[in-house]
Parts: sequence; structure tokens; C-alpha cells
Amino acid sequence: MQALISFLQKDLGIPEKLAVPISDFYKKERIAKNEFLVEEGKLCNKLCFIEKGYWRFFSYSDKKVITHWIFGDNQLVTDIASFHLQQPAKWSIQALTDSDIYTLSYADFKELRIAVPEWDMYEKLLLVKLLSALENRVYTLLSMSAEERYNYLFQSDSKMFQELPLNYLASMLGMTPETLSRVRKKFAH
Amino acid sequence: MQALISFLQKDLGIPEKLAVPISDFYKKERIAKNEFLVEEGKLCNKLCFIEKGYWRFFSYSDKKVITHWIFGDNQLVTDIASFHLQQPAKWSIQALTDSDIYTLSYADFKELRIAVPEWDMYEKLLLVKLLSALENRVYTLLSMSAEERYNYLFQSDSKMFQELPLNYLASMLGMTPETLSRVRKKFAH
DNA sequence: CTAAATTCTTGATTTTTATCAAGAGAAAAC
DNA sequence: GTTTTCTCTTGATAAAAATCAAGAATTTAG
Repeated sequence: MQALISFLQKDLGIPEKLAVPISDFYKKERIAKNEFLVEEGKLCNKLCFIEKGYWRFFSYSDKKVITHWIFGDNQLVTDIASFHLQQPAKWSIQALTDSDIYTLSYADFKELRIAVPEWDMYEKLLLVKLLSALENRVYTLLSMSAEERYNYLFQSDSKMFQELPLNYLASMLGMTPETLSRVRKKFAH
Repeated sequence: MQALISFLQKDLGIPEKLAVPISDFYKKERIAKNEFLVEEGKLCNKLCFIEKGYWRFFSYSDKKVITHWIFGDNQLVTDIASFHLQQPAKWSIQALTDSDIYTLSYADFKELRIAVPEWDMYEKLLLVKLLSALENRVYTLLSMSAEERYNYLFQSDSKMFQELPLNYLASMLGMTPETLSRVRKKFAH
């Protein structure tokens, strides 16, 4: 539970007095590799804090599987639109490793909002930060070459490249596994 | 003011009783082509509803100017992180046409939050929708070819292609103006 | 109204990245 | 522990898109 409380305090600026009761709404779970948090088209009724593990956020296009992003330790993950608007999910979310997580069900989320009225404001802050991160992601996709995108991601999380199959990372970087292999060889990190 | 009230009601689901007083916090302005709402590095202290006009959201990379997105009639635009967290803007926002807009200053925004406590919740909804749109944008950039991205954008706003210089649209689509020209020729819309 | 600047197109060429194919190595399944 | 599957790399080739260059058309400025 400590990882979650720290996240609420440090990343969202929630005071300890609130962070602890908020964390009580979450339930600890152990999730096996390959399990889904949500599948495209279904309802996503859980918000999930990853204490330890990697999760991929992905969907299917005509021909291939597109990995939008990979989430790791100490990150919140959910299909935000599906969870908040209670509409069918546009994306799927799946564990890439056995994981320790804390989940907040939609029912508990509603209770939380009543019990802690400040929550909406802090959650707004979270959404603002997520938006900012996504704006940055669009920028990297529009402005950088395959090589540059690789270096940018490697700088921010090199551990990921040791622990996950590279085909997921290639997809997330918007290149084929072959191209990623060649780029990596060139930089020999 | 009617366009703004409609937007608040239809797009954010705000009841008329609240939409009208909320809209009173906004101030009408006429903005000339090329004026900036905010410049990279400075503080963005206005949220802006475009009644009529086109605005580009852009930044500079080493070599080129990157247009992230172009906003049109009946859309809200601001550097969200800069406005909400009162930190330096990462992007610039500029009018591409003479525009009629309604602006909400950061000071008035704070008053609005006090006067209409429900505002935070509706704004959260707005942020969720924006996030969802951005997730979609990342998906198009990861999964579609230049041709497909062009067709996708053209379907959603063909008017834009008649009213704006194509170099902005090319940049937003992640291709050069030459490539856009060739793609357009091919489809001869 | 004219000159200058910008926008758009087209062609030729180069660069980047994808695709196809094969094989080595590692991990998982039986 | 052997077989099967998955992962990763490498080479050859093809496709997609960028770059360079030039000129026509349109818009803007004086």
C-alpha cells in the first residue's frame, strides 16, 4: 500500500491526511502475465495502480496489433473514457508480466468521490498531467525519426528494453521489430 | 455567446441553468490572424473558446515547425498544463484566421470554480474527452500511412483543406507538403 | 497596379523504413 | 530433456516518404 500512498502524495500532491483514506478504497491484487484489465468493446470498470509489473495498452488495426504505450511500476492505468463515461472501451489493456497492483472499482470510485470531495480536483490534476504527457507523445511521433524515438524512450526507461519482448517496444515506437533491431545495433546500448 | 452556451450544454452536458452563468465569465474578443494566445516558454493565462476561426497548436523542433493540431469553430483551446498548473507553456498557439472567440482568464477561472462548484466535475469530463481524442490521435499516427491519415482527417473536416494553407495541414498529418500534394492529387477530392 | 513573397505542384533522386525470408538462440511446453 | 514455439537478428529487396530543385499560381505588400 505504501507505493500507492507515495504516488498519491508525490505525483498528485495529495496531503497525507487524505492519501491514506483514499488508498483504503483500493484493493490489492496479484495478476498473472497475459491477464486483461479490459478488452476492446467491453466496459472497463477498474482503475489500476501498478505497484510492480508491466502492462500494455493496445488495439488492433486491419493488419497489425498496435501497442499505444507500456505502463510500468508506480503508474495508474485504465481506459479513461470507458471508466469515467462507462462506455465500451476503445482499447485493450493486458499484463505483460506477473504484477502486483491495487485496483479501484467503479462502484468504489463513486463512493470515494462522496467520501473525499477533494478527489475530483486531484483527479483533474492527474488528467492534466496525462494530457500533457500525451501531447508530448504526439510531438515525438510527428517530429522524430525512428532512431530519435528509440533514443528518447531508451533514455526515459532503459530497464524496459531488458525486461520486455522487443516487438511490443517496436510497435509502441511506431516501427517494425526489424527496424528496432537495426537501430539498437547501431547504438549498441 | 449562444455558440458557447450551446457548446457547454451539448458537448459537456451542462444544464442550461448552469451554462448561462458559466458563460458570463467569458469575455468576447476579436483576434486578428497571426496573433498568439500563448508562446512557448511563457505563461498561458487564458482559456479560449473559438466561435469562428482556425487556430494552430505548434512548436519548434531542431529543424522544422511542428503543427500538433488545428482547432476550429466551437472548440476550446489552451495550453492545458500551462493554464491549469500555471507553468511555462510547452507549445505555442496562434490564430490562422481572423477569429471571434470567448476567453476565460485564469483569474476568472478561479472565481468561476468558486461560484459554480460543479464546474470541476464538468471540466473533468472535458479532460476525459480530450484525452480520448488524443489517444485516438496517437493511434492514427502509429497505425496509418500518410494516405490513410489524409483520408481520415479529410473525412472529419474537409472545409479545413479549402480554408487553410496546406503546409500546416501537412505538418499536422506528419508528412511534407510535397507528399500531401501528391496524396491529394491521387484522391482528387 | 506592380513587385515581392508565399503557396502549391511536379519531377528526379535519395533516404528511411517496411517487407520478405531464413536462421540462430532462448524460452516454454510437453 | 527434447520438441516446439517465440524472439531476435541479418541480408536482400521493395515501398513509402523526404529532399532538392524549379516553376506556375496565388496572395500580400507597397
